Amino acid sequence: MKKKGPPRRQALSRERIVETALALADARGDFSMRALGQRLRVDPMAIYRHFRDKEALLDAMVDAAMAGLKAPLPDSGTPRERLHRMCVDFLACLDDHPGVAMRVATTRPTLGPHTVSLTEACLALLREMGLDAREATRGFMMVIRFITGVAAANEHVRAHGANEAEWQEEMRSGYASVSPTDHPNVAAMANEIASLGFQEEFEYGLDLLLEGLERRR
Amino acid sequence: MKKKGPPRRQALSRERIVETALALADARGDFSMRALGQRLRVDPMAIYRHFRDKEALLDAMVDAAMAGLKAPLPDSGTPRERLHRMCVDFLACLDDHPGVAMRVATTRPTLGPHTVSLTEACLALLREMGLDAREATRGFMMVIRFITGVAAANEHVRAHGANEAEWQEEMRSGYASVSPTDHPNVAAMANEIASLGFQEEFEYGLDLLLEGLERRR
DNA sequence: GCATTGTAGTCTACAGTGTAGACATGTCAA
DNA sequence: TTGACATGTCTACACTGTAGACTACAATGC
Repeated sequence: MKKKGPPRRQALSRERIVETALALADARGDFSMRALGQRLRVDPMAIYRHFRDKEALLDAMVDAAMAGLKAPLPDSGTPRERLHRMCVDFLACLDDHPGVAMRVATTRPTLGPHTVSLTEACLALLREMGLDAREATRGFMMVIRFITGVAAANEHVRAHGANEAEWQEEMRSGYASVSPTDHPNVAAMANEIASLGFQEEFEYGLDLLLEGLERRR
Repeated sequence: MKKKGPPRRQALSRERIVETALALADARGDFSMRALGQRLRVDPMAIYRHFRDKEALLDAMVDAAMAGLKAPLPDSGTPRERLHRMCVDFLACLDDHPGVAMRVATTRPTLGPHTVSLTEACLALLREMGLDAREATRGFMMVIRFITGVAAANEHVRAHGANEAEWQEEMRSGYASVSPTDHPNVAAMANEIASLGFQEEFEYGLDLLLEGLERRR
């Protein structure tokens, strides 16, 4: 391979690997080291010179995905409104990068600089809402868990190649098929579920959470 | 049917497969069709006579895992208290069966009879709390997302072979290592996080949710 | 200059995955 | 008895992550 005397083809680097891996994972919902190697025009094993294993690469991808997120400006509303917007952006970011959501679920602190910055911003807003350090910690965890749960569900829908409308219809018809005498409330849910948008549902829950946190301060 | 003694060893059946698969998945965090076949003393491919694919088997496992759960008795407290207890039991059940949590995340209606029964019970309690059909649907989804998020996090901890104390320490030291001037709130979180038990954290969030739902009725 | 050392990419190979498709065997209905 | 069907087996394929040995090249020490 690689015959030309002068330059090596574009050199590999952590950044280029992460960038390409993210693009690949975004295109398909999944990615393999082999597929990544192919895309990079490099032997898959070359990647292991830059990352201990796939896990380490995934961690780096998570942080890179977070790079696109910015904390909302201080002058753009009440703390709660800003936090709300930040959460919405965060979910959108997770939705944009399938496979990332599950990793964030762990909230483990070794994640990169972008993740830490966002954590700081989120905590700061909670403090601005009047919570003390302990309550803010709890609130942060709660919000993360909730958003992660929503993102995981969204991801699952996507992984099955369905869009929102198709999924809603599948759920509606599923719930509608149960016996209304045995399970009246499930049957009733069938009527509601089709008209509940994913985003609306999410923001409803988010508001409930933030409202509750604000009241407990 | 078959009744003869020796010639055939214990016959395969959906139930026996699911039961064994669940036991296997509980023991290790993961399981493969090959390992399952070995445990059943049967060629892995035999399983495919009873389940279309691994996905179908996993679905059946989820429902089987739910079989251990019962809706709380009507006379054991207020609707909210009963729902709270039910959610706690639900999480415990997910924690008992690693790998199951992610599947529940989808809340797709094709899941089995036990799942539908639990859904009905949960919705009924929400209605008893005074919510209408639409609010109950939203509330149900929210609670599922939240519990799923928590379960996913717990599962991740387990998958890394850590117990709660070890994980807390890892998080504490991680957050404690960030610059307190750049990220004061993250640094402050380090002090709090070690003393927040998983269960306490979960129930705190759950209460927040249920309280919010009750207030919106 | 030359030799040495380190580094980045390659190649091969291994142990594992889910599962399609052909085959064998044992049970039941006609 | 004969054919059909259900069930378990076997082989094989296309994947996966990655360990370990090998190779090409750049930088460094003498």
